[in-house]
Amino acid sequence: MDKNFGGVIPEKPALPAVFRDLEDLVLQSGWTKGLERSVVDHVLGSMHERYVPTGGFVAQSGAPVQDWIGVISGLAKMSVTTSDGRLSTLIGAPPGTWFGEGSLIKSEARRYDVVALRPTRIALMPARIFEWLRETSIPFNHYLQHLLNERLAQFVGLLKSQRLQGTDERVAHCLATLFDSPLFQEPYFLEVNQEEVGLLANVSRQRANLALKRLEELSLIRVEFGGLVVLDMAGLKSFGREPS
DNA sequence: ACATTAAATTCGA
DNA sequence: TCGAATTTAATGT
Repeated sequence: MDKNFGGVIPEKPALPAVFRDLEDLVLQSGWTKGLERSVVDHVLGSMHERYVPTGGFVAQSGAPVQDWIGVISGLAKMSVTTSDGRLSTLIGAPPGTWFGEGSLIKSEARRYDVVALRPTRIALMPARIFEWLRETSIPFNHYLQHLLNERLAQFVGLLKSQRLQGTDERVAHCLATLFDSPLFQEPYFLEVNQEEVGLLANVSRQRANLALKRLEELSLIRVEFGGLVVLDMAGLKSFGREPS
């Protein structure tokens, strides 16, 4: 039974754009730029896809690394657990993220837990194919350099915001770095509850709530039940550092 | 920590 | 299969 509220339709937030399947992800990823179509097809043929339910492991710390991993849809978090404590720092992996190349290059065991925050589909590229691309493709190597550089910048930025900015700024910064993907067009909904935001930004849930409301005041986001809508990603990114 | 509200699930017809 | 009742999860203060 649907009701008509005088033509006023409650607006549904747009869902984030997400990759359709493995092939869609690969074809749209930066590293296929400059690769021969035949090479891409060969690589595609070697890859497979895996579904990970909420709370499931995408990758486990200590496990041998067999694949380079890309996120097709859903959302995962990478967490580093300290040897003794349960204190873990978190990094988000939205669709389009590729990770694990560090351990692949050094051929060591995984150093992070990667856990699905919601039902997630991942793409797996076997280590041998990854190696083969590194050995034979300059464009692929250029992409890896770009990726590593980006990640370094992300870490530096994170460290900076943790050290010399207030809580609201940290929360804004975390949201921006974790969920900034060129695929996402504002406004888009993020299914992340306030407790998780707190974990990501290293603040209590209560404080995260205050920070989110503040960001809502500024029309950068809209707070909803069980998540939030990003209205202005650029604003989130620059929040807390006006002067150049 | 507590009160409130949204959503999900169960239950009875 | 519908909707009211109950339980669970998330929010706001």
